[in-house]
Amino acid sequence: MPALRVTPITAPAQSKAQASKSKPYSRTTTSTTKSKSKSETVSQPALPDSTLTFPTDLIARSRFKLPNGKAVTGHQWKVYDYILSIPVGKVTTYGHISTALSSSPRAVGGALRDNPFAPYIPCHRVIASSLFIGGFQGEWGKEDVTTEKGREESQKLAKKLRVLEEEGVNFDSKGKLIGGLEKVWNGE
DNA sequence: TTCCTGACGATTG
DNA sequence: ACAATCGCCAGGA
Repeated sequence: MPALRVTPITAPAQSKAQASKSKPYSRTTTSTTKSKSKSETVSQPALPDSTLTFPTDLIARSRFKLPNGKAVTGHQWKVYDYILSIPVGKVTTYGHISTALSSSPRAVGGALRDNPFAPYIPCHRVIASSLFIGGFQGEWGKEDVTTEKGREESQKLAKKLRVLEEEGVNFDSKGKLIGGLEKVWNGE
């Protein structure tokens, strides 16, 4: 089965300085058309994860079924593949992704909302084009997530903020990205 | 197939 | 700065 086993790894607390050189994450890909099966290394942060596998080739993907029995759509695979290349320590926006994939921001949001491979597929690195924190795990963050009360109401968003903080990406008291475009990855 | 709903974004008043 | 509106398009019922 040419798929990646996403093994649970304890997340090491990363500092801003370390963020850019996180431990390489290895995955193996098997080419069915060519007998050239080889493994490639992808730079990904070590994060705890579900035990779901992330298939990388068409055959495995066509066979893939979620625990609930449903399949992952072509559009979803495209979105997941794309955000997999967002560097640690950076974020990008729904708008950018939709432009890159000739989709729409709302469709991208939908794919991320249903992301079964989180956090291996780093949907937490996607924020709103206004540079506000955006959504996570099905909830849309109010742009005021940092008041004591706001945090309690949005545990999920707080988690997204925490994960990004570990990767060296911070937000101000109103939930807006600190550092502006310096922190935004645009496909290059 | 048609209709409706969204982790969005850009425009407008 | 903010809220209302509309365009977007992928999925699901």
